[in-house]
Parts: sequence; structure tokens; C-alpha cells
Amino acid sequence: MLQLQFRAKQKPAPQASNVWRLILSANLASFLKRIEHRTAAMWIQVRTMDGKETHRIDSLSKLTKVDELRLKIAQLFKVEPERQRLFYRGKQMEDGHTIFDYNVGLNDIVQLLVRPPPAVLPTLKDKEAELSDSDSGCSSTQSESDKNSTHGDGEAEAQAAGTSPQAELPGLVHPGFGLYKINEFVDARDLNMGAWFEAQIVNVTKEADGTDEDIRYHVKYEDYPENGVVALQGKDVRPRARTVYQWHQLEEGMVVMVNYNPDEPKERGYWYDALIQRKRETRTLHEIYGKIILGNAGDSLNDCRIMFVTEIFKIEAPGSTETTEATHNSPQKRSNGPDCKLCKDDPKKNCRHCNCHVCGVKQDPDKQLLCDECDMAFHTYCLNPPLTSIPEDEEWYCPDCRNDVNEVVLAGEKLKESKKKSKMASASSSSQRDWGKGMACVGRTKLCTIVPSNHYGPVPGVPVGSLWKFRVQVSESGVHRPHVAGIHGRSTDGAFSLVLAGGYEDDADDGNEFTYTGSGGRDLSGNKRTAEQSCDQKLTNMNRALAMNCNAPLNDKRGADAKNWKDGKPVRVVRSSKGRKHSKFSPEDGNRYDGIYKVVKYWPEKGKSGFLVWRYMLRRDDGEAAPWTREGKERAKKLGLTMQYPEGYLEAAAAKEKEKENKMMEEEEDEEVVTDTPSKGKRKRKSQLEETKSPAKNSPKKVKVEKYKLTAEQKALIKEDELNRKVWDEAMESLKQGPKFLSKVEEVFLCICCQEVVHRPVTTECQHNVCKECLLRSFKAEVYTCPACRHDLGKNNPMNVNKPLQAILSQFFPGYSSGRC
DNA sequence: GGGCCCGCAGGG
DNA sequence: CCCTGCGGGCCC
Repeated sequence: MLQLQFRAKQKPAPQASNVWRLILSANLASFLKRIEHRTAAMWIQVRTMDGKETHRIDSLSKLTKVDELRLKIAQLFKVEPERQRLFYRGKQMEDGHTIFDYNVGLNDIVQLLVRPPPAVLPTLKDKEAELSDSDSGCSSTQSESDKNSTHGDGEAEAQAAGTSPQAELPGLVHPGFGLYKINEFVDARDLNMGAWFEAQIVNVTKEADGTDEDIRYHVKYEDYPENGVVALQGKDVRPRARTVYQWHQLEEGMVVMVNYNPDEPKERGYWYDALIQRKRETRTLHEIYGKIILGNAGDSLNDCRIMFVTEIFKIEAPGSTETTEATHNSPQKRSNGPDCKLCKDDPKKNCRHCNCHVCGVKQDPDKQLLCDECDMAFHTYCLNPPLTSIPEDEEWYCPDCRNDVNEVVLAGEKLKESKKKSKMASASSSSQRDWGKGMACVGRTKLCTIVPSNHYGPVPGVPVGSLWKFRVQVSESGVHRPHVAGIHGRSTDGAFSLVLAGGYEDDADDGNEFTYTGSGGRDLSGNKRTAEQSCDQKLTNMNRALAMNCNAPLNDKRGADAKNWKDGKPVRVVRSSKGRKHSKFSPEDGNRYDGIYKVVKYWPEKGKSGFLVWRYMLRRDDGEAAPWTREGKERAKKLGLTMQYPEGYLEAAAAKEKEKENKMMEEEEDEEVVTDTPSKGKRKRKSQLEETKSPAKNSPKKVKVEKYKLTAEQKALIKEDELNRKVWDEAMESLKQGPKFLSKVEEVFLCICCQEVVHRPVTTECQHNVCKECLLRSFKAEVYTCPACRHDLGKNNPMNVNKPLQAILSQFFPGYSSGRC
């Protein structure tokens, strides 16, 4: 069964480099000390299409150009830049753009497809050469067919002139074996590119004593008569696709046939099989992302946006053509399909999509200009000012596209600038500064799903004393989600968490109790995140949210004191090492979760700045010992709580360190040659590194982790869940790993469809757990098999919710079901 | 060491 | 969509 690569953010297990392995086994503490203030820059993963080879590429910036990336790839994969085709989320990456342009995130995977060596490339024009990388010769260019379908009036002609299967309909002849009859309309695969084309069986043959596998179907491709007749095996032929899925029938995990263009992902392309990986739906937007299956070698493109979601076909089962209606009568041609999806080609309807983009009126097609950028049509007389004649230039851009100089410049390139990006500071700023390295501007690579973002109280599995190097990791853990902001909350509800980072001098902290200052009252112009206090704060937004936690009616004039402070809403508190200047309770490094606090009172006051600020007093109310107490320290030791770094961060930092050492060595050698006076200082450094690398010595102390303790009730529920005995056995193995046990439970009870912990779980007879909701969706789409293993579940499956499992999961992850059906 | 200023996430 | 923000790395 295929393992879904979910959300494209799921990271592969890092492949520890040799350097790293050595360093791991050496003196970790001294190494960390050395790199702790060194930035790891940015890193990503590059993987070959077949998934067989993966390398981490270090020392990148988001501003690194694709060209430079190729050089690094060339070193690691031994593939010349010219032969690298790089794909990210289905887009082919082109030189001249940055990896930021393609939205490549930290530790994301870029796919590498290796072109055949230049010698075997036929000498074609550029565009065709590009296509023929994978093309076997079914090569009318795609752009050609596109053009046909955009010229409204030429269409009828083109269709009439094309092969019309209806015209002379030869009868079906059954050869006596095989699944398809002679003259039957089928889809046939192009073996090289993996796409499916409409074809017709002209003959079926089999060797005298051959088996079914030896049957050859001789087909001719309808649109490529020049290819002649091709003999194909059964697996490369199938009944002509005839069922279009409705939007609601599509779901993650289905394998379907879609139209996709690997070279121009936004354009119409060929028909490929695809595994649906993600389905997104908002009020205005329907998106499907899938893994495009390219060829026999198993090559595939991950996470490709399918542009034509209204033309997703069911893959017909082999030989399922007994109801020969569809295959005998004129099957509708897919690629030439005229339809404007908006007006359904109704000639009486005005349509701004397939006709004049200004008036939509379907008249004067000969006076409609097509924009070379957006492909929309415009009546010459609808333009402002109107054009009196057709312009002579080859290219013409409509007013919308022409106004934006950037877009025109980019036209014809592989990447179209997104509106969002064009509004970003980096698009307009002329600054030469490289902001793209390190952790300042990266996004999350994980999302906490075990509690919703509006969850109050502790996050299950995250003990007091947990320590993260960067705020973005605290966000990923679910403890404090905003990247920068100090308070997370909703003004109509309350605050969920806050961070003490010494941002406000007024604040005082004695561990169990601290005062905190609200946000706002600062001038953030100039794209800043913090600034001097420059006007009064108001009790709105996050300030109001935090006030809502206080057990007292809200008062935005004078503040309020809690009646019973412990009855207020709980706030998760994180202390950052930045608070050290003012508070000795801050951690030495990173960000530490210190437990639950409550708002005792809040009031407005004139701050040191002279402006009014809102102030809050919070007091600790948590059963777990505070990290700075002796008990808390012991507990942290038992649980093995150590600084957590982003995945791949230390490896990347180690690699960078090594690179630096190498460079230093080179320089040193140069010096030696020239001056013959080796620098002792540098020599010393090198030998220190060798020491650090040498194994055996100082292997890190094994920390004994406290076992995760199950309550009697939890034990009973697990026992009651007999259907999952094996799964629980596996999970219980992790009890000895303390808090990691909960991660294990999360992992083994992940729903294969939605990739979250199963909710209202149905345990199938094939021993898999799926959310009832997900299973219902599948059945609604008439897919009656197990989403995990495709075992037939039967149309009338009772879908009983596994009650003990639901109960135990709710205990481990309280609140995880909120927001789910 | 200190000023500058970037994307990202989240709320509204 | 726009606004906000107790990060974090660059560059002087």
C-alpha cells in the first residue's frame, strides 16, 4: 500500500551524515557550546523521483537562486546542472528564480528528475526538446492543442474535421481471448511519459501457447495516427474513461485520472493517473493536490495542484466494458472537450470567461483580442480607450496584465508572481540584505493537532520544563502558537498562552507570581515587530483577551481583581532566555514551558515610558513542580527534558561548521605554500575538531527516563479495546520512553485519510482504524474498501465506532475532537 | 553590541 | 482582506 506523504510538510527521517554520527557519539555538550550561537542557515532535502536517494542541502538562503542550488545538487548527486529537472509541489524550478519564489520551506523536499545525457536528445526546437524528455513521440505540442481550445469559433470546425468515431462505426469483434474487443475504444498508456491517450484496438494477438500475460493489444492512438499501431500489454490498456467524479466524491487516497502539465502546471496537459493527497475547500476555492504518476519506472510528482478539478475521471476496472454503451458509441473526447465550465457553452448566456472579459457578449469573435498573459478575450471596442483596429504586434496584453510590469516581464517564464508575494516587503524593497537564512523568517514545519488552537490548559504530552531553542518550535508544539506575539488569545474569549521574554521593563517576576504588560501602543511602521512605547495602550485585541481570563466582569476603564483567582481561565506560560536580564527565573537558553498561571488582577497604569499600559498579575496554579525548584529539576532529569532543536538543525549546523573548518584548512595550506609559516592558532583549532569527532570518548550519559504511568481506568480501557490488541502492544512498548509514549499513540492511531488522530474511530476487520467521518466520505464516493489496505469492507458495513478506543484517546488527548465532526 | 527590518501566523 | 506582533539574523 502506498504511504501517503501528507501535507507535504511531513518530514523524512533525517539521514544522519557521517560527520554528525561521529559528533553525536562524541562530546555533545562541547559541540553544542561551540555551535550554539552559530546559525545553521537554511536547509532542504532533495530526493530523486524514485525516492532512492535523498540528500540534505545545507547553507542555503531563501534567496538562493535555483542556479546555485543546482551546483550543490551536482556535487551530492553527481548530476550536471543541465541534466537536473527540479520539481517542487509539481512546479518545475527554473534558473533565475529563488527558492523563496517557489515557496520552498525549511526541510521541504525538492524532487530531482535526471534528464538523459544530452547525446540521446534529438535535435528539436527548445520547447519540444523539453517535452521529449519523457515523451515517446506522441508529440503534437501541448501549446498547439491549447490554442485550439481557446479560439472559440475555430472549435466547431476542428472537431468536425477531427477523427469522428461516430462517422463510420465498425462493429466490435471478439477475438476469443483477452479483455478488449477489436475496434473497441480504450485508453492506452504512453509507456515513456505515463500519460493515457484515447486509442482504439485494431487487433488482439496471443502466442500459440501463451498465457493471458502474453496477450498483446494492438492500438492506434486517435490523435497520433503518425505513430502507427503499437502493441501493448493488458496493464497499459483500459476501458475508455467515462465517469467524471463530482467534487464531493473526491477524497484523499483515491487514485484517479487527471489532466496535468508537468512543464506548465497551470496549463492544460495530458491525462495522468494521480493519487489524491490533499483536498482543500473554502467558500471560494476548490483545490485538489495529487501525486502524478509519470511512468513505468514509478516516477511520480508529489503534491501537484490539479487545475481541472471538474474533469477528474474514474479509472475503469480492466475489462469492465460489458455495458458497452460507452465504449461502442462515440466516447466523448477528453482533451478537445470544448466546455467553458462557467457558461457550459450556452450561446444565449453572456460569459466573461470564454468571451469578452468586459461585456461577456458572444458576438464579433473576430474583434476579440486574446491576452497573451491571462488568455482572456476582449472586444476591441470594449477596451478603454477602444482600439479601432487589430494591433499588429504579435503579442498583446490586456489592461490588467499590462499594468503590472512584473507580470509582463514574467510572462512566458515558468513562474507567475502571486499577488501575495508582490505585496510583500521583499518585492519592493531594494535592500541587498539576505534575510533568507536562519530561523527568523521560516514557517512552521509541523502543526499541533492534538489540541485545537483555542485550547485552554496544558497540551497533552508536553510536560512542564519542556525546552525549545526557537519560538517557531514552541508554535509547532501547540504551547504558544504565534511566532512573535507575546500573548495568544481571542478578544471575545480569553488568552491561551503568553511568553515572558523581558520585552517590557516594567515587568517583575518572582517565579510563582509575575506582572506582565499588554501589547500595543507602539509605532510599528517600517515593517517592525517591536518598538518604543509611543502612545497609550487600549484594552482591545490580545489585551482584552488576557483580561477575559480574570475571574471578574470585564472592565476596560479601571481593570478588575479576580473574585476567586483560581477560577479564572488557565494561561500556559513560557519563559524565554531573553527575560534573563530582568528575571532569574528565565531559562539559560531557549524557551521553556513553565506551566499554568491564572490572572489575579489587571489594571491600567502609566508605564516607565509615560504612556498608559495595561498590566496584569499572574500567579502559578499548576500541579507539576516549577522547573526552577529542586523537585522540578529532578523531574526534568527523569523525563529527559533537553533542549529541542528543529529537525535537521544540528546536522545542518555541524555541516556548516565542517565547511568552515575545511575552508580554513585550505586557506592555511595556501598560507603555508606562500609564506611557509603555519599559523599555530589555526592548527590548534583543527586538532580540536578532530578530537570532537573521534568516537568512543565521552559518549553522552544515558539519561534514565521516567516511565509513562497509565491510570487504572486507562489500563482497563486499553484492555477493553480488544480489536486493537496488537496496536496497543506496540504502543505500550514506548511507555518506557516517558512522554514520547503519547507521540507513539498519536502515530499508531493516525487516520490514513485525514492524517490526524482517529476521531469516532471505526476499527475495520482488516485491523485498521479510520475516522467514521472519513469512512462515510469514502462510501459516499462508492468506494467500499479500507482506505489503508483496500480490503473490501462490504457496501453495508455497519461502521461501528470503537467506543473504548474513542474513550481512551479522549483521555490522552483531551479536547482533540473539538472542531471535528 | 545595537539598529534594522524580513516572513510567518494568528486574529479580526 | 488587513492589522498586529516580548523573533531572530544581518550588517554596520
